[in-house]
Amino acid sequence: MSSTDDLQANARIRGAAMDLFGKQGIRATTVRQIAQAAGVSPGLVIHHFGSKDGLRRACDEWMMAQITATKTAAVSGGGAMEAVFRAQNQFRPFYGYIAASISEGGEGADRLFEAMRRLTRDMFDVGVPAGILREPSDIDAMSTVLVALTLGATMLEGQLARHLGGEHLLDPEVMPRYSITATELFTYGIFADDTMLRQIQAAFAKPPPDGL
Amino acid sequence: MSSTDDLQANARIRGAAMDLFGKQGIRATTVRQIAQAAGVSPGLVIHHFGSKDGLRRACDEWMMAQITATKTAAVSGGGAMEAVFRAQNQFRPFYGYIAASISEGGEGADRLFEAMRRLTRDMFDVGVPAGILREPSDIDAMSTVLVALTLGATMLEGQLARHLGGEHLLDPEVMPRYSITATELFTYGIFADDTMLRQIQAAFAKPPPDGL
DNA sequence: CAAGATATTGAACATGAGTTCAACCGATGA
DNA sequence: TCATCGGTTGAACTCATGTTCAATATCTTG
Repeated sequence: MSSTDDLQANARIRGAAMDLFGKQGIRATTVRQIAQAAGVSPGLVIHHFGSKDGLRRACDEWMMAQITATKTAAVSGGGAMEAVFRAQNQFRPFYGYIAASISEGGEGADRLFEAMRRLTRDMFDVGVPAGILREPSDIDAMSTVLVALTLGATMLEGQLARHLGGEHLLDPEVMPRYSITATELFTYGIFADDTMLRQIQAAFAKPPPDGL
Repeated sequence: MSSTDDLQANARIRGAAMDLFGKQGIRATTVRQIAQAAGVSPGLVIHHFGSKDGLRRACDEWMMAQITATKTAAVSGGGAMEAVFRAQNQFRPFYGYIAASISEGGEGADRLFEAMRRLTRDMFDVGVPAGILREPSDIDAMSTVLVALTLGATMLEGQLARHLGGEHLLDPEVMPRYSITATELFTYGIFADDTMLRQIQAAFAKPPPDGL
């Protein structure tokens, strides 16, 4: 790294890669597309990152650095309610890339999912004593399921937004409807009582049939 | 189509395609892999379906036919609780393919998502009067969100299973933990009370900040 | 200023994947 | 029996993509 331009080229390439990876998927994004978006030649992309996979790894590492950098600030921040909010917003700027990275597998995917799972678990550790969150019977499983559900919904952002009357989740018409509905789901559930839950618990207690 | 062998070749190719598409993703699956799995030559795949995309369309249509064929039976079946169960199980055999198809976009993805959303909505129409399901304040949004969450979790089957102590969702160690946790989530939610919900509703009622 | 290193390019290469095509069965029917 | 037609093959073609490489520009440094 000699002057500022070098970093800018690196950063432009990485930024273009994260953007396109997130929007189109990693496999569907070509080195030439990234190069064009960054305003450089395809050869330079390889020169700086070794390979397309190296570029992907660089994206993973850069994002993790960004996240862990803001993580400490989030945990040390204000009240527990804010902590819950921040835990969700922590990854939001990277949701597109995370979804693509995880859905296409690979090494980085595991680390990413694990990081999100741990942060969600932290959310319970803070939110339950504060009286904001119910205590799940299996907190590890609940953290995992929550991350999978949230991430999965992000992968289906387009479908979600289309059915909620917009183009993207962040559209002012879509976001309120999604937020309120998701929060309602996470507040009251969908079942009228615990009949189904007891039924499933009983079903798995003895024989192994099929469940939700 | 002259004898039964012709149909068998067609069906073998389609079956191999649905299997591989679901396991590896559509783009990641090659015509040669499908041909080998079906025990035929790559040329025959194109001969029968015109192109790889034609094969994908054929998979979509065949699956939709299968689903709509069993749909009537499910709706007309026994009690409301069973109806809820069947609504979930309806698509289960095709979850892998559906997840791949939707996550990689395309025409069929929209139809698929819409079909699942409608079936989920039907589930509410049956389950709410029967006293099994809570009535959501926005039933269309809730149906959409539920489909997105469920489908998304399926896309992340590998990650889910790994964190729950197995390889696949259907593993006898994984399935109970996932089912019980998901049902617990859908029964009690995760919030201790409706503070968060009221807060979000209020936040979106007047100014447009940022939410869940 | 000189020299070496680094950034950058653009063309070329190798590989893999979708597709085409001419030839080869194998059954069906006159 | 023989001709015809659809199923089937496997090799070849085309194209996109990741990657390499020699050449050039730009910058740092002694």
